[in-house]
Order: sequence, then structure tokens, then C-alpha cells
Amino acid sequence: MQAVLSAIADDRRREILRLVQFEERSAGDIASHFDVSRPAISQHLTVLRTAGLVSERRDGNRRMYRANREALSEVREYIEEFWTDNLARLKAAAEKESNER
Amino acid sequence: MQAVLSAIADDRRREILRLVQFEERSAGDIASHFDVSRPAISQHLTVLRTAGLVSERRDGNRRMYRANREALSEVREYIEEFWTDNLARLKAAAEKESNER
DNA sequence: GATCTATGTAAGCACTGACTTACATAGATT
DNA sequence: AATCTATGTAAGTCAGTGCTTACATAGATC
Repeated sequence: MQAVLSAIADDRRREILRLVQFEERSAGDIASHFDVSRPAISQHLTVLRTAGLVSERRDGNRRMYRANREALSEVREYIEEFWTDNLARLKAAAEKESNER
Repeated sequence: MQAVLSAIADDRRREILRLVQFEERSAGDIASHFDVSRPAISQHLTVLRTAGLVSERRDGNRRMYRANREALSEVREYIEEFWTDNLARLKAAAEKESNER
């Protein structure tokens, strides 16, 4: 979860995620949307891929990227745990907490 | 949203959030749970408070902190937007995206 | 097969951020 | 009022990160 959270804590990487949310795009295509260097975007893509937030596919010369929403499941559950008023969840979280201390 | 995401992207701060999720705690009480210096925790609390993730209340000498789950609403919506298969959401997000480019 | 195209990797730099110790301050206690 | 207690703030250090330019490499094209 740490990797996912720090990955999406960056503005640029969230923009990249939006770009590949609905369609696969090549690294170059993605980079063309930004005014930083292409290697910078390549490095962001590595961070996103390492966190599992995007999947990579080779297509000849190019590398195609696409968002992988499964990667957000853990973070989603974490957020929901704090957000909801569901007593069962809160209780479970409380027990989890006391166990870990 | 940026502030909230980078705030919760830190392990220590997520632990602090868990500590004050169900009960109000003083800064010193919180700090006693960790093996870093008290000022370090004070600085983390400032980050969390600035992001709106905790509320602060003066009680005589002490400052009492408590998690504020409202702060997560924006992030929650962001995550849900990526997570769910809800077509309406996806469509709205796509339109939002094209408008912003 | 020489060259072009798309892309990742390496090395270095500037900035940020988490931590430390030292200090300041406001409220409680004696 | 002197002192203690709880806490924030200041200044400095060190590691991490986002960026750059230069280089490497694999696949496409001539």
C-alpha cells in the first residue's frame, strides 16, 4: 500500500493515470502530453508499474501502458475503513489496532 | 487532495491516524507510541492538521487530536472513480479529462 | 546491414522531507 | 512568583525524489 499511496501522491503521476485510465497509450504518447523530458515520464511510468498501478505491454518498438484499477483495492479498503460509519468495520479495525500494539 | 494524499503516504502518519481514529489523544500520548523524538511527532501532527486529517483542541496544557474522516472524502471519490465499473462515473471522468486538455 | 525510431538506464543536481537537538512559551502546581 | 509540564518552533543534517542530459538498446525501415 505504501508504494501505491506514494505513487498517487504525485500530481504528474495522477495525470498520467488519467491518460491511461480508459485507453492504452504508448510511453511517447503519454510523454507528449507533458512539458517535462521524456525520460522523466519514463521514470514516472516505472514508479507506477512498480506499484502495480499500470500494466505494460510490448508492441514492436513501443511499450503500451494501461491503468490497472485492481492496484487500488488495498488503498480503497483503507480509505473506506476510515470513512464509513459501519460499526463492524470500526470494531474490526479497533481489534486489529490493539493486536498490533 | 494533494495535501491529503502526501500526508497519508507516510507510514508514521498513517499509524498516528489509527491512534486517533476512535479516541482523542494528546500530542504527548501519541508521541509515546513511537521511538522517534517528540518534536518529530509534533511536526507530523502539523502535517496531518494542515491536510485536515486531524482536528486539534486545546485542553489546558495539552493539545488533543482526533481523526477527521471528512478530509478523506475527496480522495475517496478519486479512488472510487478509478475503482468502480460504474459507466456514468467513467463517462463523467472522461468528459472532465477532455475538458481539461 | 545501416540507420532511424521508441524507449529505458545512468549520473548528477536541486529541492523536499523526516529527523535531530536546542530553544520558546503557555498553562498547571507548589 | 518560581518552577514544572506539555507542547510548538527553529535550524541544521541526511536521505530520498523529480528533473535534466547523455548514453544504450531493441525493433522498424530503407
